[in-house]
Amino acid sequence: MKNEVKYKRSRQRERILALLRSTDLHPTAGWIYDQLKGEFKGLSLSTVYRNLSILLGQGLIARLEYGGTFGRFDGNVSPHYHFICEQCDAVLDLPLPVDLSLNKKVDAATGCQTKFYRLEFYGICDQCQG
Amino acid sequence: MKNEVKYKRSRQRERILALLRSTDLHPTAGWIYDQLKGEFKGLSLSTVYRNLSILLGQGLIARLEYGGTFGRFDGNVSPHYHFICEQCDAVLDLPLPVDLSLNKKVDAATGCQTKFYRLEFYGICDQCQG
DNA sequence: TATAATATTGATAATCGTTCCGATTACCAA
DNA sequence: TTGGTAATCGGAACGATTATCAATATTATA
Repeated sequence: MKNEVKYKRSRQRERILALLRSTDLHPTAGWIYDQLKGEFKGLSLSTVYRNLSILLGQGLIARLEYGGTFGRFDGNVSPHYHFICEQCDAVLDLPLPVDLSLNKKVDAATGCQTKFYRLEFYGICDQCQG
Repeated sequence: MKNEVKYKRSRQRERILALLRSTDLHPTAGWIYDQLKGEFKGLSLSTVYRNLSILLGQGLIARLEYGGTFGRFDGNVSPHYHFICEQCDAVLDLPLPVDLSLNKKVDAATGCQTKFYRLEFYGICDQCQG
């Protein structure tokens, strides 16, 4: 079961991680590709997906799933909640404190062993009201 | 903006809804298709998807999205939380009381207008420990 | 520095869940 | 009945993602 993979440096992967850490847009793979294809002549979309996959496995980024047909990525892996605007599809980080006691409540009530939880709010964002 | 659609009865749609209400497995479209294709000779997978879509629009069922590549459906539309087992992929309903004050907290902190929220716990379920 | 070993790349094909389409059928009101 | 219009089936089409593979880039070692 030894599944050790030794990664070599990759300029593409380093830029993808830096880009994700520099924005709070929670972008899609396609957006990342569009941003970097000027910088890396001949960049392939599969390279973006491959490296997102590696970064996910390393726990350096997170993947969000919201109803839509595509995934979004987050360079902020510290626990926090999200708000999803149903009108403009923006994903916002919420400044709420994260309640860590919930895991224990679930475990006590069910016998399950909770590792983490996701909390997402849906509605209309600040910008879209008016 | 008048988008009134008059639906005719459909035995397939009625069975899909009844099936979803009779189980807490949170099944996929494929599972529903497998269950009903014996009952409806020549049932089409697209019929299952179309009717799931209509039922969603009517608010009679809910669609869940969890990391995987496919959606799951829930015949229980009253607010409740879910636990997702990372080992067996089961989705369990949680017997926790739903906190309705969270919406207001978010709205107060952000200026957003929250309609609802989703709370999902991830870990190892009762069955899979041992 | 030179070289061997191997991870990474870009291009493309393949996959998967889902939606769309056209021809036909079923339902319902008049 | 009959006309109007959803609903159906089956398959093609779709979009996001993953797999394949020869060429290239990176690293470890000599």
